[in-house]
Amino acid sequence: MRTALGYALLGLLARRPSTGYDLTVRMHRPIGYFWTASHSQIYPELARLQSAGLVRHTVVDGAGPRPSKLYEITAAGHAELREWVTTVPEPESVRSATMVRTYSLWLVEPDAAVGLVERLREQHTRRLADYAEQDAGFGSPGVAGRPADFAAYATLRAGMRSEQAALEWCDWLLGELRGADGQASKD
Amino acid sequence: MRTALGYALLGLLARRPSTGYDLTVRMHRPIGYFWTASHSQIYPELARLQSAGLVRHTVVDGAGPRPSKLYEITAAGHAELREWVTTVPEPESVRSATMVRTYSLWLVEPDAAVGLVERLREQHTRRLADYAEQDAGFGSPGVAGRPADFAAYATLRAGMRSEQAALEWCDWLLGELRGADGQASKD
DNA sequence: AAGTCCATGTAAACGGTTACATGATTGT
DNA sequence: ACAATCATGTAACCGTTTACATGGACTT
Repeated sequence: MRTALGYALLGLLARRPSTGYDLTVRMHRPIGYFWTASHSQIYPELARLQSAGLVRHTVVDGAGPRPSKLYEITAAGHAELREWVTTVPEPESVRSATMVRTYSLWLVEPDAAVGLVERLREQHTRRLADYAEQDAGFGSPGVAGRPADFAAYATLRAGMRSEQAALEWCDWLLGELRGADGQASKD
Repeated sequence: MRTALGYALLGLLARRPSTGYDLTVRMHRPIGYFWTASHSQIYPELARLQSAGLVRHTVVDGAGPRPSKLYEITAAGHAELREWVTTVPEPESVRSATMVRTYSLWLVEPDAAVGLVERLREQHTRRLADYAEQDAGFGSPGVAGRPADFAAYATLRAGMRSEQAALEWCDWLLGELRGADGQASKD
């Protein structure tokens, strides 16, 4: 078993062959909206995948100055990716600095707390709008559509659900805080 | 500005003084359900916080063999924590290996995909039940209750919302996959 | 006798981010 | 001239995880 990054790259290459640069572009916007990586991580990982026989490359004369390497997934790569995909993962530990903030939110004035949550709400609204836009572009492919498209769509759905949940939480918390604020200013 | 771990520790010490060991226990179950750390990270961080004047310790004769250090937050620590809490954070980048899996889910048979999502669903159900139990123990303190309790309760609410969202997503995906499975087996 | 709890630390390895390094082509 | 795009790599740093290290008191 290797790292999530390795499987993310295999997942991209399973859709179509790419250069390291192309993979960098594709992974800068999160793959499936839930993983990012930059080129300094991608190039060494491609080398590792290759020495494990999961990808291979052919040198092509691209638009760049140096010859570029077009990577494609091998049969072994396909097999290992397929196997990993259905192994049941350990429950993921969620990390959120925002929740660390929330845990200490009682230390500040309700007004300041409201200000913070309002801005968090804006962030989630913006991201949800961004997702909704891509959703519209997708045209909601059912499982009937191209399988790879449906899989990407499923991750988009997950992103939208989680942003909606975050928005609902912001609204709930704002209601609680504003109630307290109102009471406090009447005291 | 320091790391989230530093603020997490300050957030715990703002509630009550603790030894490093006690903080390790408190942070093994995630603080606010959204951050964990182990002792090997906590002891050095406490030393760093102390050299920055944000915490101080008194040596006490505890139950252990070696003298233990009881840490408490300083006025400066309180001030820095309060300031950090309301600084608006950069939008957090979400990382989820499960979504990397989902992105490549089209490579496996619908049956295998269903099996995976069913087990994911179980994990989320279990975690939600765990949260619900703690929710019952909390007795849902409004903002009227003790402020520190309300803040912890707010993070619990966020955890419950996000688990509910994950469950809904699992159910949606199972519906889609089972529909396709049924079609496929009729082909 | 063995295991758990209290209690504190260090060291090695690993993954991710940021910065350093190079350079040709195309468009403003 | 200047910036952006294509194109590949290395190095330094930082946070997290896992393992190493020690050892007294109490319970089974």
